Amino acid sequence: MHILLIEDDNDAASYLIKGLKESGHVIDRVSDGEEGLFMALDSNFDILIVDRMLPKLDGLNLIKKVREDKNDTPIIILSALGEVGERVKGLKHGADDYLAKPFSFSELLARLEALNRRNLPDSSSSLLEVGDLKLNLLSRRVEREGEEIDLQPREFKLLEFLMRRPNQVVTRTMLLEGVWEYHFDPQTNVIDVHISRLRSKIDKPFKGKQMLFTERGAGYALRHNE
Amino acid sequence: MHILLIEDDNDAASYLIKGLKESGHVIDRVSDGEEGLFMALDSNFDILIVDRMLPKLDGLNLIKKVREDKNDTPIIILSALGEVGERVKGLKHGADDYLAKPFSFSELLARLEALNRRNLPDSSSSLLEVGDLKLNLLSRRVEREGEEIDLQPREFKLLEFLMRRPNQVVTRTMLLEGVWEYHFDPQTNVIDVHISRLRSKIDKPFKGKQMLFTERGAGYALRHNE
DNA sequence: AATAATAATGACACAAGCATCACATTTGAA
DNA sequence: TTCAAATGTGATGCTTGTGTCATTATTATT
Repeated sequence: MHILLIEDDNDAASYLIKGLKESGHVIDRVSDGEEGLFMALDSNFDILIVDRMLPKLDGLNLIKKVREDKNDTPIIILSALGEVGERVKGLKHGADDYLAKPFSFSELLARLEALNRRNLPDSSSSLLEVGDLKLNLLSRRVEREGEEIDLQPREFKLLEFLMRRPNQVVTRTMLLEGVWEYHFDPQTNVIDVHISRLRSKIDKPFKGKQMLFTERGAGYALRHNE
Repeated sequence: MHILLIEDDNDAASYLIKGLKESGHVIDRVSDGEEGLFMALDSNFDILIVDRMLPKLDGLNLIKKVREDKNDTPIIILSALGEVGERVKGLKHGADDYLAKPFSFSELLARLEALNRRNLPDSSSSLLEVGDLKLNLLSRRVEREGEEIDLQPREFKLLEFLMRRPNQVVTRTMLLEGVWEYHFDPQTNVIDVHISRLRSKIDKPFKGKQMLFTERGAGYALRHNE
């Protein structure tokens, strides 16, 4: 998932970023409300995590403004204030969930998943399926035709990215950003190499039905036609 | 944990019961509101899971009545109605959390844990089993293949944490929070060291079937597949 | 068919990530 | 206070994942 974290406290932010990255997400972080609003409206995030108290533009008002434009992006508020009144206020301003600090990481993750599942009806989120390929995000395991497949972390991320976009052509630039978090061209063939490795694991041993296709000049695509 | 489930739909109920039991909880279930109210007031449960729509006595009113007597027992409402208005209503009636169907199991578990942590810092079911590993929370004993294993307190906590999430990859951040109660990054290798020690006790002496796996770049996982 | 462009693959090296050891520090009981 | 047990720290060496590059294969264009 591509997450925007709007949090002014550096310690809290770096802690969250570390944990979210471990869980395989891509995070952008800004530290005040105005910048947050700008980013939220400018780019397309899967989810926003917003601190209640922020410099320049308060969390609740930020949400209200974001909602004028984007009604679909899930928003989670973080706050030290945990009382019912506060929670209700948050929800009324357009947040989708409210998390009182301190919270546990697995709690945050679960809510992220839940919210994301609601928006993208195609994925049950912790389990991705494309054709006879299955990828479980919780156990980090992949199988095809019931047989388990061992993937390296990067290969796993790559496959996850592709499986979230079945039958779509995914460009190299998209892969670099979404899988490698590079925002520039590394001028090497990293992608090609990893596609090759992935293919040797998910396609080669299962001859008869190729899934990972090359779109010459464009990128790659994971297909599963009937 | 000792949980009271008030849910009229048999399929949903048995699904929940199965999952909760696997996670080491003790469940009682009733299928209408009146019976639920009676049970809730009569016995001492750690938590109530209440369906929104119930025969005889509606979920919201049940909660209100329970709250007249028991202000401390955490309550989670389950409902097919996920809109903000509904959620607000639920919270206002005295629920502690609101979970819209469909939800993921890990989500429910995370919220149970979160709520329970808030109220009763340490009460839980008494026997966890994963594969041939058994961990008894009351006697604080651990055994594998019938052989008893001596663990230090921290190792015990660590193993408990892992056993509550079998086959899931548990990140370092989750471990720091759940086992050490650190909400920051200690910048040391505490976790690695303790995993190493734990492994030397629960895995090394039982060669042939490793259970505690390293997920490079992600964390660790306790597995017991065939 | 020839050639240029693009992609696939294999081998390797390096750094990141991890396991483990020995020691330091803390804790708690006597 | 003293001492032993438990936990945390930092140093070290090992493992393995990943990116690079060189080479080979494939495809498109003329």
